[in-house]
Amino acid sequence: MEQALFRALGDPTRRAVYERLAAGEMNVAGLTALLDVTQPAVSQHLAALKGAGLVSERREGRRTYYKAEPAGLDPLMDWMARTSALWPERIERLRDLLKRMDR
Amino acid sequence: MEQALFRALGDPTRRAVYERLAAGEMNVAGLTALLDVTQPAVSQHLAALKGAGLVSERREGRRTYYKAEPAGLDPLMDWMARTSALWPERIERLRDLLKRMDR
DNA sequence: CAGTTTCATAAGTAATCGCTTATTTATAGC
DNA sequence: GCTATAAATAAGCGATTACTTATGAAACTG
Repeated sequence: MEQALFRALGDPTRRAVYERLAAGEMNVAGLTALLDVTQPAVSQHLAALKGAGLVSERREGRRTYYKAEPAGLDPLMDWMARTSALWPERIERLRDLLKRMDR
Repeated sequence: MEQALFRALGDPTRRAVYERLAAGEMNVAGLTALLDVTQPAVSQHLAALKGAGLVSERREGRRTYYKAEPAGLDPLMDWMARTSALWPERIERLRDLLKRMDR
């Protein structure tokens, strides 16, 4: 649930992986090249992100391409909306968020 | 920074504390009463939440009342806006959420 | 085929985490 | 003053975490 989500994004290296994948598909070697950790570490982070529903994979020959799964953030959006719904003044901020995304 | 934020919300007990405080101010004894952990544990969680900018405290005699700090979620909103702005279809989802909150 | 590349998995390890009990600090009431 | 209460801090402990090296399993390449 949102449990795994927060956990997955709590690690800086893992969040870096996710943010990179949000910009576009990439294989494990590519990610490893720009991340200052070993390949197994990257694979482990990818497994965690996948477990949280944040990424999906696509095999192509011996490479595995990963990409961010947009819907994976929905539980986080829901949680934020539910939580900040308790503060009327925060809703305006949510509206801001929408405006900023909308272009 | 958003690092501490994700970390703080990654623990279920700590998120429970925050969600409870989002509903209204409460002192440490009150939180301890409904949380199935000891008072020091609660104090430690509160310290972490405070470090993440999610809660603030108010001393009153020998009690300390904590409350959720709505603006503490702003970095999370910003991060979401930055990240999911890459996917147009996510915007519609947020629009829906707002509409449902709007009553 | 043997050799290489790509990735996942296994095993081990140091550091961190969330919790506990024990203690300390501060305030209140007698 | 003495005792009780509220909360923070200290110290210690088992579990988890993020990493490493080593190995395994597939898929391409000559």
